[in-house]
Amino acid sequence: MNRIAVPLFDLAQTLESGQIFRYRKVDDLYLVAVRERFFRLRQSGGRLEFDGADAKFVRDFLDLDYDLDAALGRLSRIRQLRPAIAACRGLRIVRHDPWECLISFICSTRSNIPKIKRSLNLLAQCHGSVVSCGGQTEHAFPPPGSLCNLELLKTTGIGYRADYVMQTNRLCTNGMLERIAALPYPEARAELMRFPGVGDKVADCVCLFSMRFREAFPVDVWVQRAMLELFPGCGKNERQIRQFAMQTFGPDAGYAEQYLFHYRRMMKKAMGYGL
DNA sequence: GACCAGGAATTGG
DNA sequence: CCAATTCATGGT
Repeated sequence: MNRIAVPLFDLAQTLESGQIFRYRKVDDLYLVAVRERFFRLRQSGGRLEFDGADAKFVRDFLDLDYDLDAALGRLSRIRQLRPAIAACRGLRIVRHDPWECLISFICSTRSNIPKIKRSLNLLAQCHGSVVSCGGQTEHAFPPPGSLCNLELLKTTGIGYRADYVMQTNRLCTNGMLERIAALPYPEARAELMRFPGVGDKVADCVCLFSMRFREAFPVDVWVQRAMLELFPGCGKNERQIRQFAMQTFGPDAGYAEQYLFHYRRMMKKAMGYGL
């Protein structure tokens, strides 16, 4: 396995914070599928070991060259964020593949993480070619244009979202997402919302998790609850909360969102084990 | 702007 | 076992 030194990084929290869905943990190894790639990652302290992908890709995917320490320093000036920052320190925002990210979050609407993971794995098994790494096999994510069989899509359990996936598959021509990613954030967001099944929240997830728009602030039920609790007067609906967050957190809104989201979910899980 | 369909697995009681 | 919830969107 290759080795690199990593600064301020937490592999487990990065992968298990709902940014990507096609990964699995085998002992201390994480097996991760991103489009046609399938690679392995393991962290021990400040060292990251990996194979199945080159160092350039891994650094870019895990946002390792971003000055996270500086960003968390800026966000720490807002006292309401400090518990989340202390608990999730090292969590980074990935750069997923825009196509896989778009389809993944269209499938995520009004669903839950275990179900989304299962659906996306089934989707890859139905349509994707086999890829392998370290004796393990996985399926590549089906490329744009290949999600055109409604009956097959429905076998993955995505239900009514199959129509959105198929229409988005039809509308998304070659190079379109790359062109959208090159636009300024507000325009990229508006372009993404032209795809059926993509509203404010899904568009912001794609902007944040695959296009490096760190100013995006996706508002889901968990973040909404956290914001209402921490910032009384931030607004009463998702649109107002997003506006408030973008004004308050500025270019760090995306990291603020991801820390609030993951912290809230960690807390919930901890409660379940009697803490 | 508020409300509801559509949809199924997971979680909670 | 049954009820509530789930990283929302689109149409009315």
